[in-house]
Amino acid sequence: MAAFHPQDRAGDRPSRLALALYRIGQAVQMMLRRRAQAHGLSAAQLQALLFLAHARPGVRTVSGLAQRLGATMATASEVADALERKGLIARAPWPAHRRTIILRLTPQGEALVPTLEGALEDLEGLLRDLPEPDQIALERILQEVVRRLAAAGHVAIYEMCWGCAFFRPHAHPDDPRGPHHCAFMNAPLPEADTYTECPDFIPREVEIR
Amino acid sequence: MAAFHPQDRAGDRPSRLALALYRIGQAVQMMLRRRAQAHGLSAAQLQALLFLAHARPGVRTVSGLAQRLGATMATASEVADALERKGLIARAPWPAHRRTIILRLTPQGEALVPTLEGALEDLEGLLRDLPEPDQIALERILQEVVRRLAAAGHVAIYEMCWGCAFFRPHAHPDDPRGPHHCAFMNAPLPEADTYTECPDFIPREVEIR
DNA sequence: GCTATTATGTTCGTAGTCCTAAATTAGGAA
DNA sequence: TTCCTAATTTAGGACTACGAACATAATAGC
Repeated sequence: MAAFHPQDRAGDRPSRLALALYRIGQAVQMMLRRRAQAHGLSAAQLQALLFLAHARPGVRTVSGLAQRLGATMATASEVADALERKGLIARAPWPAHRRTIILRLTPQGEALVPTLEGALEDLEGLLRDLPEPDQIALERILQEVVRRLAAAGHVAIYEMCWGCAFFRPHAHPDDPRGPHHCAFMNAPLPEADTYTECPDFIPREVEIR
Repeated sequence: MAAFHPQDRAGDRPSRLALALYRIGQAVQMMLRRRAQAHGLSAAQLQALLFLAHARPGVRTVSGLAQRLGATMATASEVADALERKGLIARAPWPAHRRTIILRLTPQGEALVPTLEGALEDLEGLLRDLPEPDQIALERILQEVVRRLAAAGHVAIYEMCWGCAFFRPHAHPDDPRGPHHCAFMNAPLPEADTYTECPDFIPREVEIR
């Protein structure tokens, strides 16, 4: 029962599903590479820029990037080198934790983000053409797959606060540090930060079906 | 409406679907890389070996490999170099078309295939745990997505004859060249070849729903 | 306060990926 | 023959990716 063995998968649905996901993943890779190439970047660099554009401030570090890319810190550091050489990001030590390095986009890097975000627009368009009930079913099932992959450590999820189990909206309406609250970090949250992606995101329980 | 923009996708299902597929693709990449690494290979080399193990004989060439990897022939040639250095494949000119190079697995390469085929077994296992109705729905929808990606040229599908619109089983029961027939190549097919994967595969129409 | 350990990052060497462009070679057509 | 095309290889450049060695900064134990 192996996805890559044609006779195995002929009689085994999970194998066929795995192979379909493999193929889609390959298509996604190619879309990323093409879009990146159009701007003189590699796929890894594209993903790094998107990470820095949207991740919660506290994780915009070399190790945060490594985790997001699914690579070692050595690799992440080298990707940061390449982007720094191109003037798209800048390194700065974090005042509180001086061994930690903060990566931030330069204005030139910032300017690239909107086009890079559209790298998967062909795939989105194709999904948009599916019948709506299929889209709804697909979302439910794929989210479950992603959840299980994340639980097994195969992928890191980054999401916004809204929808996170740790998020307490409007917990401190008058706190100058921010009106919301994160129960994971146990700290107030400014409004702007709630629109960034966080690796500590845990989906809030949703009604079944 | 871009999958990588957190606020965009909050209100747009196709964006969320694209992001979920991106994440699963990333997990697949990591599984391939890990399995490859365990045998001293790269992910590209692993995919090349599986390609040579299962592709229809006529496409086991450098350009066939390039198409399957979604890369240029230059890259495919280099991947073949690496595998040849390791003694896992061998090059030979094709007698009929001597400018074409046939790639074949050596016994050492052959020996690796069974473990490499299991690279996605974690993903398969996780899919196997989904409720069966969800698996069925997922298969139907994902096959549609793959079909549309293939039509747009984003991915190449390789499948066995059985299930292919061009396949005529038992068309020549007594022909020594093979009992079956391929209407695409307009040629008889030996039984063994029908269990290999072919890039000219077109799915036979299936009953709707 | 001092030491051992752990966390964060960088650098280096090696192998491999990936591209473009140029060269090579075989097959076919004029 | 000569020209054209297809299949492949080679060369050069940028990048990815890893482990190992290294440097520091924080933390834990005493």
